[in-house]
Amino acid sequence: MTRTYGEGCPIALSLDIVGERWALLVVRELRLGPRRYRDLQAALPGITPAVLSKRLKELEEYGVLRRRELPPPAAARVYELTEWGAGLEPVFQALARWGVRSPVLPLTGEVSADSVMLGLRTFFAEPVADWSATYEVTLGREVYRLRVEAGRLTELARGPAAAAPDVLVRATKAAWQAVLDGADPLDDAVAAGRLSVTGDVDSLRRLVEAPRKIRTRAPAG
Amino acid sequence: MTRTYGEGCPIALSLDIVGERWALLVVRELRLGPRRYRDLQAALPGITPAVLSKRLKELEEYGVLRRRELPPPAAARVYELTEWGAGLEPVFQALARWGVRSPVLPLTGEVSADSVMLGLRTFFAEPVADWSATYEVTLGREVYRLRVEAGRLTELARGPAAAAPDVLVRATKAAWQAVLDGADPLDDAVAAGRLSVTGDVDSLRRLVEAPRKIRTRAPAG
DNA sequence: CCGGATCCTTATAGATACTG
DNA sequence: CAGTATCTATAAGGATCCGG
Repeated sequence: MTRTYGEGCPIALSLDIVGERWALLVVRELRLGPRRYRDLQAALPGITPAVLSKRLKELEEYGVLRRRELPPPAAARVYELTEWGAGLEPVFQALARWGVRSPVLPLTGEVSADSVMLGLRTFFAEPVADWSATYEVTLGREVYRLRVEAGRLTELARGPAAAAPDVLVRATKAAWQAVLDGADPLDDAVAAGRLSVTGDVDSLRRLVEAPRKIRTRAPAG
Repeated sequence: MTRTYGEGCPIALSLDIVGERWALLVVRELRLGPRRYRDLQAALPGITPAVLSKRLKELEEYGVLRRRELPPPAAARVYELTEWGAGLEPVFQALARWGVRSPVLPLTGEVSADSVMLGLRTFFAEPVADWSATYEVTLGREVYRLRVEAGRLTELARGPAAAAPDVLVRATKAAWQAVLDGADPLDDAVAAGRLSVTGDVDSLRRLVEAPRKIRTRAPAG
């Protein structure tokens, strides 16, 4: 931390730690679990290896993430958030909820599969209706498992569901995103085969409609 | 926005807008109301005029703040948050609550009077005990008014209380901060004259003790 | 004075190539 | 695979100056 705000304000302190370019996006990529160097590079289009290395080193020093060597046969080096680093979750939620209401800038560009799924957690924070179900969502090669209990999202993780889920979805990332955004009605997407659904479609409907109400846009000015 | 992340993720979008150096601290200084260029410069030690001008221009373009000319006799140019810009409040709360738990970096340096008072709002978000009172706090030349209703902080603004408040406090910024941090017990500070209190000391005690419980530190690692 | 703009220097990020 | 090394482009830091 050569360039520092050096204030006694906790906000300035946070920005000294995660306020540098790319830092918060590196952390974002670790929200759903450990990642390898090249996964991070792939998920952060435009970051250069030198900057990624530097950020990983700094964030490790500050205690936001740690480096861990997986034992053989995996034998990979991964980065994962510390407990304190995982505490940035409310910051991500707040930033996402604010950014989505931007009156001037559009929301265009690529989104990682992780981010699409995390959008669900961000905009579906409060219980909406009382239902419970387990889900497994496959987007390309990425698989996620979800659990809703009493209308509350209690689990969102990478990897397949442990037991047979109530609903099994397979789609492209774009198709899934279109349904979540409300651009593509669920029934249309299923009928046209853009979403392949096995199990209880009503539970899926509840899931994709849950986050909808938050996503409104602020007036300009 | 020359350097942009250009992602479809709302977090990346937010960072394109307020992620540049100094941007969020400029916004922070406007949380309690309009400020002049000069005030911002004074509140942001280390910022250069060129950078401040650039940030103000960008933040105005994005719709985070607006420039306004006060009519005579004030005849000053001030910057104030738009409604959307004020929507960054949850981001500040999340950052402050996270930063204060930093396991490695200490919290040292100067803090503006605004920030000290806003810390009260950040760490006293939920009702703690059931009481109501009005306050007027004078720190050096800065005066603030506060209102607690049913154990909830419902008003925090610059300027004196409209009607006679239940409690009137006068202190230096440092002395007030020491009491809020718990480093200086309220009774000691009052007895020694570091805090000059007029009115109901018990209501003041409730106020300064309300935010205490949040401020714990996370374990390192 | 206030509200900046200008000029020069230094630090950080982007681009590309390369190595243990 | 997981980074370094090198070079260039940009942005921030520091000081000074200018117009209303």
